[in-house]
Amino acid sequence: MSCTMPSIDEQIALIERGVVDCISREELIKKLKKSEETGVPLKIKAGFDPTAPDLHLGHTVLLQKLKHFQDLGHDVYFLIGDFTGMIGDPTCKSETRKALTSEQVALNAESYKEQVFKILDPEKTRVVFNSTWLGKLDSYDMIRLASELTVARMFEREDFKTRFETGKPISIHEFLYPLIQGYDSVAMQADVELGGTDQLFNVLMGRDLQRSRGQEPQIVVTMPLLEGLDGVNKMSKSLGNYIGITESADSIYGKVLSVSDELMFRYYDLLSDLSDSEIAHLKERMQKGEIHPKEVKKQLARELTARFHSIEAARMAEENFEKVFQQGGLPDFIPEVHLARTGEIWIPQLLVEAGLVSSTSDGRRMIQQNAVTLDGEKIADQAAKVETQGEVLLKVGKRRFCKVIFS
RNA sequence: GGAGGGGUUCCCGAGUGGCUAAAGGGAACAGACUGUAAAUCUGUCGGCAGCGCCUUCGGAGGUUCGAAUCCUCCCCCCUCCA
Repeated sequence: MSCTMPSIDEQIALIERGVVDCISREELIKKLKKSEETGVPLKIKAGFDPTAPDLHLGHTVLLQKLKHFQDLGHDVYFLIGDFTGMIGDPTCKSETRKALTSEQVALNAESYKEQVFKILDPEKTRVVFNSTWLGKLDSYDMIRLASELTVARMFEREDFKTRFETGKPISIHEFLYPLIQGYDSVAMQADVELGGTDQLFNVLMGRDLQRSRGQEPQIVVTMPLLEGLDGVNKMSKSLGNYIGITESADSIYGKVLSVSDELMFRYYDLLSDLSDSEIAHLKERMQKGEIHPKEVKKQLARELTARFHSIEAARMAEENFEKVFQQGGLPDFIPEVHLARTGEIWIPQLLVEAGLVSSTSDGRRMIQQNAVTLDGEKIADQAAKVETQGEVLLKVGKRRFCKVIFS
């Protein structure tokens, strides 16, 4: 693309696709022009929490926007907030977080790279840690930073306000989070910062701090938050309504297929590589009854599964899905467990050892509920035992399988 | 510093001496149903070789035949006043 750089208008159009805010467009145009003239790429910043390196589809909305910038030749800085991680973004949780050790952070960072590079170009992505510069701030710097914002301003943030009003604790250090995140932009001299709409306050802070320190303020670009599988709350790890990009092909495929028909089009809009017109066409055909909603959803499930695995894996996942859920059959891959036992084993005990249930009590309940199958036979007696010879195929509910091999 | 309110099972939340493994809701899981792992309905939802026993109500002691409930000390959170 370097030889045929798109025009400023084309660049803007790509950048603005799907965004919620772009503050401000004029400044962005100026920066793009300058970059074109000088040949110096823009510094694009996006921050990520260092805790659980388990990216989900919600994060990929942002990553794909970063990819757009990358495709336009700019430098993407993937910022791992190892320092801010000690605070924990107040928007996410009402609990203070534990500090991570540097070993954990390093480990998490590696895992991040592995996941992020399924979308971003590793050659054009710089991974940075904010402890690099934040660790050097002394108490004077911190107090100076803290003096840049009033408590009233802080309470403009809905989350702080509600927590305060409903009597939930707020620690003083949580107030520092937006300031510190803003300081990152100063230290990095960021040109553009990307974030979810929930990050607007924090990201705008970067502009204020840059301005007060004589830097050209960064452009703020916010992306919509992707709804989770429930279709109501935002996709998040803590709510458990997410599709992780490291999940198995079967799992990604199945989860996509479980979303409501309405949510399916939201996912199409924010995640699919199809163009707007292709999506509109699908929707139209579905509404006219020319194509079954399930088929439309399957297509999405295939696309997303293939993105994080392969086309082949997506096809297999689809096959498995049909076998297991539509026909109540067995998947192609069943985990195996080896057990060294002699004599007979009580089935609830066997279920525990196979990792299918959490306790023998749970196992008994499953049997009570008609959920347990051994070699295709329903188990009805809670006291049932089985000979520990050869191998047995266990099934609990619709989608918990295990092959136990005795030795 | 003073006064008051509060910490209950994964989460929210009821429970002020035995009928309490602890209401109700959410989540989760199972069964039925379905194009679907959605929705809906029904059920389950501390542990244990199970109809009996063990562990749980911020922590440690104590009173009592018996404590989530009463007493003592401690830890933590919130509100108001200063």
